[in-house]
Amino acid sequence: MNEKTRGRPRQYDREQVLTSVLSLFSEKGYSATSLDDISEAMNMNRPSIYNAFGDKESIYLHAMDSFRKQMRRAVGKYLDSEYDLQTALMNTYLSALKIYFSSRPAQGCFIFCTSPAEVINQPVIKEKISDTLIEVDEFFQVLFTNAQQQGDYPKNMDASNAGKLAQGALHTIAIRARAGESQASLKRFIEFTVPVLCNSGSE
Amino acid sequence: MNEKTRGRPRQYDREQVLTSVLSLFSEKGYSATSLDDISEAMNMNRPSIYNAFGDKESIYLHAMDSFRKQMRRAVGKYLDSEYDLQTALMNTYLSALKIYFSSRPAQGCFIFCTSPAEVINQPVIKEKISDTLIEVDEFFQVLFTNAQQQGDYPKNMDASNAGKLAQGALHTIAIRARAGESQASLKRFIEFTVPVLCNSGSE
DNA sequence: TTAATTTTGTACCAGTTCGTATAATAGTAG
DNA sequence: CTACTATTATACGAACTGGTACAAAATTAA
Repeated sequence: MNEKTRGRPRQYDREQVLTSVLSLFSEKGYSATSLDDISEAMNMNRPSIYNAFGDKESIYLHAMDSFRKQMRRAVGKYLDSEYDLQTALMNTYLSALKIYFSSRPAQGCFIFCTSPAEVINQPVIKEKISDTLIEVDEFFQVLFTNAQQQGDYPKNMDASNAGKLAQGALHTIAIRARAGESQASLKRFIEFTVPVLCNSGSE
Repeated sequence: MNEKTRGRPRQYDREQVLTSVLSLFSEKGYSATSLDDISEAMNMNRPSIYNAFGDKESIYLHAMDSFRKQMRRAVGKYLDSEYDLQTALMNTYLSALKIYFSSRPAQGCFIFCTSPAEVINQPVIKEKISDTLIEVDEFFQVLFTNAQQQGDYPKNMDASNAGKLAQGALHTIAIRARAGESQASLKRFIEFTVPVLCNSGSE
C-alpha cells in the first residue's frame, strides 16, 4: 500500500489509536468516557476523530470490533480439530484469562463487562453484543460437535446449549477478574470447569 | 413505629423511592444516569435526595443493596435442605429468570450487567460487587455441600468451584437476557444446565 | 404563641459534556 | 507557481453535570 493520496497526510495510525481507545473504554466504560479523554488517549484532536471514526457511539463500536478481532486471534486456532475437546477448552479459557489480566488492575472482558450497561438505551450496542454472543456460542458449539463426531462427547447432549454454558464460564471469569478475584483462583476454577463441561466430572 | 418526630414530615417513602431509582439505574447504568433523572424518578428534589441517601455513588450503593435484598427474598428459601439439589438449582434459576425479565425490554441482572463497568474507577462499587459474588458463591456452595451430605452429589467434587460455576450460569443468563435472548431460549438453557451442574449429564 | 427542628422548593454555580464552524497546514496534480 | 484536497488545529457554544446555599413550609415542644 503506497498510494500517494492528495491532501495533508494522516498523522495517526488507525490500528494504534483503536488500541488506545479500546484500553480507555475498557477502563471507564462507555458513558464515563468523555471525548476529551478519547482525544487525549488517541492523541488526535476532536475533528480528526470525528472524521476518522464518527461520533462517540461509533468509536465505541469500532473498539468492540477491535476487541473481537483480538479475541479471535487468540483463540481461533482451537477450532482446529487437531485439538481434543478438553485441550481446546482449556487453552481457550487460559488464553482469555491472559487477556483479562493483561492490565493492572485486571479489567476482565471489555465487551461483557462494560457493554451490557449501555444496552437498553443504545440499540446498536445491543445488536453488537447479541452478535458477539452468537459468534462465541458458535465457536464453542463447534468444539462440542467436533468432539461428538470423534466420540469424545456424548451424542445425546445438546451441543448448542453446551456451547452456551461454556461461554457462561467465560462470562463469570470476566466479571470475577474485573471484580478483583485472583488469577490463580480463576485458574483453579477453569481446571474444575473444563471436565464438568466435557461431561467427565466425577469419573 | 409511630414516633412523632419534630420538623416537617417526609413526603417520600424510603423503600418506594429506592425501588424507583433501582429501576432507573438498572436501565441506564451508573454513569449515564444524571441527578436530574434520579430526582424525577424519585419525585424528590435534589437537596432531599442528598439528605436521605448522600451523593450519587451512595445512592447507587443503596440501589445495589436493595437489589440484593430482592434476590434474597426470591431465592433464600432454596437453601432449606428440604429441596434436593436439582430442584433447588432449578427453582433458583427460574426465580432469577423471572426477575431478569420483569421489565420490558428485559434488563437482566442489575448488578452483574451494570456495575462491572464502573469497577475500575469506583473502588466502593468494586468492593460491593466482590461482596455480592462471595455471597452468591456461598449460596450455591451450600446447595452442593448439602447434596453431598445427602449422597446427592459426589463427595470428590469441589463444592466451592461447583458453586462458582453455578453462579456463572446466572451471569450468562443475566447478560443474555439483557442482550435480547428470549426467555424461552434461556429456560431451555437452564434445563440443560442444571443436570450438568449436578453431574448427571448424560446418564 | 413562639421557638426549635426537619424537610421541601428555588435558584444558582463552576465545570464538563458532545459536537461543529472556521482557519491553518501539508501534501499532490497540473 | 497555483489550484485542489485532505488532515490538523483552535476555538467556541448551547446543553447538561453534580453539588450546594438559602429561604419557605410544616410539624413538634414549651
